[in-house]
Amino acid sequence: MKIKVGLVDDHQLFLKSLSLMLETLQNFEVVVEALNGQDLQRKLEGKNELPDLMLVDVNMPLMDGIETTAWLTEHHPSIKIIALSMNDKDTAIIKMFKAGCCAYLLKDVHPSVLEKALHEVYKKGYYNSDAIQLNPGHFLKNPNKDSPPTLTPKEQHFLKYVCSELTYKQIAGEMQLSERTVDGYRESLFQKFGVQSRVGLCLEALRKEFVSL
Amino acid sequence: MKIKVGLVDDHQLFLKSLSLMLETLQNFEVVVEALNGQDLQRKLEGKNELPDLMLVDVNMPLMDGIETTAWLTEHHPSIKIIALSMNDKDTAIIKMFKAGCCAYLLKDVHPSVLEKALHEVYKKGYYNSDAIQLNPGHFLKNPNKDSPPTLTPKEQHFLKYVCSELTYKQIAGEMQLSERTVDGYRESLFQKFGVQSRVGLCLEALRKEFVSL
DNA sequence: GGTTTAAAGGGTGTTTTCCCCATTTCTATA
DNA sequence: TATAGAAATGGGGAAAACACCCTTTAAACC
Repeated sequence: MKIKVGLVDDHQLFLKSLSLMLETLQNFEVVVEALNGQDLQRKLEGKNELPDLMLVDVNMPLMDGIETTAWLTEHHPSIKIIALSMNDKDTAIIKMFKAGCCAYLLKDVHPSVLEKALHEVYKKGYYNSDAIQLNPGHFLKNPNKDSPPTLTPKEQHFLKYVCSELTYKQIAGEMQLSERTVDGYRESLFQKFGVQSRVGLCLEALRKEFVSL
Repeated sequence: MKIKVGLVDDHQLFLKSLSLMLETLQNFEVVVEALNGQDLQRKLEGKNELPDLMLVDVNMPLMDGIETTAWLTEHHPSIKIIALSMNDKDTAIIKMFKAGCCAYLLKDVHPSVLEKALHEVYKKGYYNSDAIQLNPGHFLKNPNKDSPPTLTPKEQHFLKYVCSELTYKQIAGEMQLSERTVDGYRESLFQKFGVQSRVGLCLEALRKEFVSL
């Protein structure tokens, strides 16, 4: 029985070649490949064969490794997560462990180290690399601090229009609402995102992944 | 007769798995792998079988891709060099081309693109990726609508401010220019980016990576 | 039943953005 | 030298964005 592995990395070349490498190891089977967290969410949807292990990159567009790990921990707690990044900054590492990863590997390690880590995490649930030391279970809980605001469906809809070239008048037309109502959404979103301008709203919406480029 | 390829990348995991991928392509044969420029120099020494193509990462410790490319161009001019990086900043790209590379690929391309680029560079000596345009010998200013426009330093500076919560009046203050002047930049950037609002300008600047979130 | 909360609509005024117009200055090049 | 072309400057005005002030309606809660 092969160990089922999932990969998330925005660099397709790395993703595909790493996938190939894992397949050649005989003990592993790559069951899902994704370019970022959003992509992963789509691809896991309705999948009955979930991976045992996920290799997750930290820096990715749209939905990064930290968000992805947090999402996986919440929705698929059986999947053990190994962070795989060239980002060796403490903040990133700590955030990943807080989000729920079991190990943190740097991309400059030798493939044999990755293989060892995969086996260890699969068997014991954790792996301490030379560079990054972890106390299993030390970090945990402590949900997100600056959690994204909760938006009503219409606010989300409105937000998508805001992040485009439409004027509020045009948005009102599109949404079949009066200009005043739309202005109300604007004000409430300014409040929720803590911004003072449409540009600021757009940027925050992008940062908080309510919309994408 | 297989095409002989050399690889230089400090991320061992990427290096090894990419090497494996190239080997599986049948048309290619990896004859040298190195972790940085110095490593490459050592490994090429006294080698009678030189690679036809070199895939060189840009950001590496000890001796980076730019130095490596310059060294290769000088000492092994027969080797055609393809830059392979996640660094999409203009300065890095231009430096690599000046150092003598034939093509510049981002690591997030699909493997098929890499394969195509390898064949093209081997046959024709150059490859124009969608993102990075090159004319053998010198850059071409292509009229491609999707290609990033050329910005003056002040326009770039102005653009960074636009992608923030500052008003044009405040930007004028920051840049020590009159409001009318920055309005001129605004207009010229609207023209260059093909947009008609500040929000559109921000989004295009993000898409074309003149600024980041 | 009364109160609260939220969505939707409305009015008004200020500020900012956007788009014309035109002038000066400097530089590069025929 | 002349001229063409940018970069910088300015005025004025229409439209959009923003900030407050409100009322109505309807569901939700005590």
